[in-house]
Amino acid sequence: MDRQQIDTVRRFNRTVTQRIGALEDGYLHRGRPLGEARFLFEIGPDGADVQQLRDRLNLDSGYASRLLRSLERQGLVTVGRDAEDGRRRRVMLTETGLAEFAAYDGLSDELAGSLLASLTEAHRARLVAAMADVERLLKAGGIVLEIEPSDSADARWCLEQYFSELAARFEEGFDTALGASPDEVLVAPPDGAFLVARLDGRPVGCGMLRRDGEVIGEIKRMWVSPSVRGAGLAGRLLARLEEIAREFGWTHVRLDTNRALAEAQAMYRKAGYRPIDRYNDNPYADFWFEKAL
Amino acid sequence: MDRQQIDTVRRFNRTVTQRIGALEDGYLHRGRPLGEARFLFEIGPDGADVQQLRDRLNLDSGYASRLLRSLERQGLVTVGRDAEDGRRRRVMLTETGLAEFAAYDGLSDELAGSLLASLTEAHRARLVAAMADVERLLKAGGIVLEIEPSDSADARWCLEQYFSELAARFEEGFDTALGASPDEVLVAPPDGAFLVARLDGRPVGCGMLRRDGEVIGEIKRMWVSPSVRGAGLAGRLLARLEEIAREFGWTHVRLDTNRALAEAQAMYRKAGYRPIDRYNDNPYADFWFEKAL
DNA sequence: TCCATTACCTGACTTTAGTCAGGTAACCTT
DNA sequence: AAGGTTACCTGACTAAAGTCAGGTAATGGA
Repeated sequence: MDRQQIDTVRRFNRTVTQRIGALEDGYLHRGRPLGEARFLFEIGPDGADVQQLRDRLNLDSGYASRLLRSLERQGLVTVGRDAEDGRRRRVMLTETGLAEFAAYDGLSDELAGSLLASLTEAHRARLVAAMADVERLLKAGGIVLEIEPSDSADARWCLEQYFSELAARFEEGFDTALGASPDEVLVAPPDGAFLVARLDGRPVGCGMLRRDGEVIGEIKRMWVSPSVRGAGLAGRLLARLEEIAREFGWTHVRLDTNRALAEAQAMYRKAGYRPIDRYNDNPYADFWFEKAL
Repeated sequence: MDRQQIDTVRRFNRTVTQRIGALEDGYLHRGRPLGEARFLFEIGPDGADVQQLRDRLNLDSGYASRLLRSLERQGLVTVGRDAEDGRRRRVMLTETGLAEFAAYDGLSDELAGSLLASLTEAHRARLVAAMADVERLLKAGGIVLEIEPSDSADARWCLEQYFSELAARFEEGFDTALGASPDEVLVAPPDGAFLVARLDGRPVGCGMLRRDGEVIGEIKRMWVSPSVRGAGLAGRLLARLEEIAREFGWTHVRLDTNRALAEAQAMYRKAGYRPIDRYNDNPYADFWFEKAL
């Protein structure tokens, strides 16, 4: 990897952790131990399960319990049984707890504001834009792609998101019965592959490759969660699916798309796909593309 | 301040501390307590004084001493008297210490690399550029401007940097005797002001305002350290000097500049300065500007 | 119905980080 | 040469963070 890029990243890490870290110290815990403050903040106005808190903050169960007792003693939270599962416990902020939360929220705003405070409006806008970019791309870098059965829980979840987005965006609506062909129920090597993209373990995108003739593959069900758009995930999914197709020994991949999905078309073209004639009877397809591998 | 900007900054803080923090944990200390690891890394291949280390890492003197003893016991450092001042102690890495340092250095590279690893070349370039921007502007936001006597240690240091830069950039060289007029020896309100810009206590820029007639001020000695250029510091200095002039009740400010300093001219024009006729006999001046306040 | 599992809890610990008071030797000023 | 200051040290302490073993009650499956 490029020496200069590495150096820039290291300088970035240094400056950012220094500047943000310095502000957070003794500022974001209001006289409370940092662990407690983070715990309280993580509970949030809507409450949370102890379990959620434990794995969001990566805490030992004993430690979490102790923090909870401490907050309870301070009158900041109440702990009750979960209605559905009596073992599980639900934490809610009390009146006072909510006030504390609001105070932390305000401090976070202040902290963020203080990073911008002494800049001119133009530079401030530039900083915020750069931060948004860094955030988006850093997130993107943490996304991992995995092949898995197309009927796994996460795969199903992604498909649900995908279909409901199609229903919202297609002028003609979307009916799963017409658009989702039955033979795709389970896609697996060597006749295809279903790819799930995950960020910190949570699915944020998917894509599917399926055999369509001896040496041709069809790409379908490409979906990227709105929370990570604009960071090239679609391109990565596409590239990975093509790679898989190549490994299967296929020579071409093709796909169809609807006129409502303009950004998808643009991406396919940029990735080297060329328009071809209709090759299927998908009622929702308006354009057909192909690429030689 | 803009709600949307604040939210972007908060999202940025969250994502960055999560992603970088997660990687640093248990990665950047090689089984050693974090404090020790940072101390070792800070010593560096060239060694350092205990004092330097103490205030770079903000450590209590007792604590620093203890860390030092621990590293010594592990055979990673040697501590010797300073040649010039017997009280002061100089820390050097041993052979093993150097190897450890190199390991940390490598890990930092790896960490940086891992943030870029799964991105495409184009997105990687975009991320690095955005990081550079964030770093530059975040630094800029930490810079504070202060009025102080033009003969303070930091003011003198800035002027030295300024003059040596002029000497390097002017085609005709620069001779302090000709360019620095004697009556500016000490500039102070209400006849002018010397501004020093500091980042984390270290001077990174300066600018001076001096009475030139009843209601006119002259701006001189504008200098910005190369380490913080491109983040609008010159503009901030200029704006602040104008503000001061306005407070003095002056109606105009003017200044001169050399043909070699093209970026300065551009900045003055953008800030509303208009070319005027020669108003002084500065042998190094090629252009003269004025602005009504 | 029994038994393994799960979610959470308590008590007893350790490590890390950091503070504070008081000391010694080197240095600096007068 | 005396007295204050500085740089570093040691010992005694504390708080925070985190780990581990063993427990209890609710749940789920055979």
